[in-house]
Amino acid sequence: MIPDCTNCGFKSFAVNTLDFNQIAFMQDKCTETVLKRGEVVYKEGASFQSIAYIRSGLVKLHKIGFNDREQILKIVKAPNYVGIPIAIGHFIAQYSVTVLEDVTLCFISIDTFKCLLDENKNFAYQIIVDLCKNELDNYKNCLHKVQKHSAGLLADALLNFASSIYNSLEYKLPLSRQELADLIGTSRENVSRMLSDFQRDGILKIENKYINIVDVKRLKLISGLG
DNA sequence: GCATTAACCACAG
DNA sequence: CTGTGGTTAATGC
Repeated sequence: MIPDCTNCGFKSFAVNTLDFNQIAFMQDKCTETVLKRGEVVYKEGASFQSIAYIRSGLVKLHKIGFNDREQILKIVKAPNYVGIPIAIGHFIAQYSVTVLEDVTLCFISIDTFKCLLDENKNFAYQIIVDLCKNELDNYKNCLHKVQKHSAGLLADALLNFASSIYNSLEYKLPLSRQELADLIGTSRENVSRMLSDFQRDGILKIENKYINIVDVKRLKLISGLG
């Protein structure tokens, strides 16, 4: 399905810099798709043809590590591009992207994207801004994963969902316990135990996947302690 | 030594 | 898929 880029309600900063002709050019080369939870945007190791612009929904970027252990690299909320780093220099997906909450997205072919980068320096600049922000986030994340203990990491993850993704202290976790473990780099048993502890200590109220952060202060304290 | 942290295994729901 | 308990290894005080 061909999208209506001009009247899109989720235009990226980059696309806002395009002129009438450029946006028409892009629109002709775009396909809009709806994907449900569990469906795959990219599969690590498979051939890669298009950048995806996530217009709505939530996805995870993940990669198989040593001993076939799954690592969730990051959770990405719409609106956002995924796959740009692959498009620049690879033909094979370097990581997987899988839907956590139903998504509408637009695929843009690599050639079209590169063409726009070439034609419009403001577009290119906005893309760079985005990539730089991601890079800095990744540095921070990397330090945390290496230096913090798992309780601190779990606290970080829970606080992150509240502040960056759901804007609420109550939310439904988009991840299983195993995925939560894959996100912070620990075992699912450990996640179970820590969640039980948090609940026992009155920091959280938990009902299956529904999380209610009752005592943000304590949770932030745990995050701060590492 | 003793405590803490976390991985791995096993078993139950 | 989840929660819990037991065991073991590594590390810090």
